[in-house]
Amino acid sequence: MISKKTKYAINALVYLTKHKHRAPIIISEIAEKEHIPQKFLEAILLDLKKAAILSSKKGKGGGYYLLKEPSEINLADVMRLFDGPIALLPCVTYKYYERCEECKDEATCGIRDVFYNVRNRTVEMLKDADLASIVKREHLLSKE
Amino acid sequence: MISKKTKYAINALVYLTKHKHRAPIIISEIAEKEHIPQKFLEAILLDLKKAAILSSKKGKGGGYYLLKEPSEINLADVMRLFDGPIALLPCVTYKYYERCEECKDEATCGIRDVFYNVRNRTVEMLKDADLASIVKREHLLSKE
DNA sequence: TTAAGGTCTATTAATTTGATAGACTAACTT
DNA sequence: AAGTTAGTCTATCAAATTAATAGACCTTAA
Repeated sequence: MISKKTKYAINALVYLTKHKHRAPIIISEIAEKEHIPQKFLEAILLDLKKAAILSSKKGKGGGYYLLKEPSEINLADVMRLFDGPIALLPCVTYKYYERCEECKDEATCGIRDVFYNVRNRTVEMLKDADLASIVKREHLLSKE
Repeated sequence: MISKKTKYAINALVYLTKHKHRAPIIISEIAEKEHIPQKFLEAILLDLKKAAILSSKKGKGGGYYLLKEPSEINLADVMRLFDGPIALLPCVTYKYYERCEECKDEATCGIRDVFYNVRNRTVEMLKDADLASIVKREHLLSKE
């Protein structure tokens, strides 16, 4: 399961995408509309800012806005930012690699092979899921 | 990431599969060979027994053995047993379903759509990964 | 210069994870 | 029947992680 932090981050980003034309948008609006504890959301948006996904303006008329294009922000990146690796085993991660102590030969480990394929397919799907495509899906789904 | 409990369970099951001809096998042997804390492993094997995946014999010459055929034990079932749902969001699980409070319409939620597809593909791959196929993969990989 | 709105630091409660200890029960062996 | 082997059950615990809250502080627009 992804953490609430990641879930909230995704919700906030989708909200910002849908209201891109009214940017910047203040934290309290996002918190209220998306049912996120405001203080918790502040920390999340700050992390997204540090990751150069969002930017902000202080003072009256300020708020948060997308720094990148919606099509350039995908769920794989967001999930990695808050929850770390997407892989289900440390030995099939890219950046957080850790060897299994009991593993005799990684290259021929059948378990690793399974989780390696799962990871690759999952990352593929999450990379495809950028903010623009998520909003687009909603339009498609509501027409069915 | 899967928990150590799940990882240990998988390792123990693969070990039992590879040494099926010598069944039953005592806990201490599995613990030692797979580098699992013995007491921890006892609880794990007990859970697998309750799930009717393993069975055991007490006393001298006793130990644990597979109750089902290796081809009938897959990683999806094992993971669900110890870590619960495989899905990354509560709203796309089968048995542990929970609605997102802020969600206006689940049927048209773009985020849900992504995670729904990820879940389905992941479960598919993990169901394919039964113990027999894992051991088979190892043989194939070592011949490359 | 004042109100709006983001930033930073600390703290905390709850939950989950990983692990350990010890008493107890069942079954095989002599 | 006694002794040994091996699984079972109950309780407990430390550490890590997650989710959330509080409050002081800094910036900027009007």
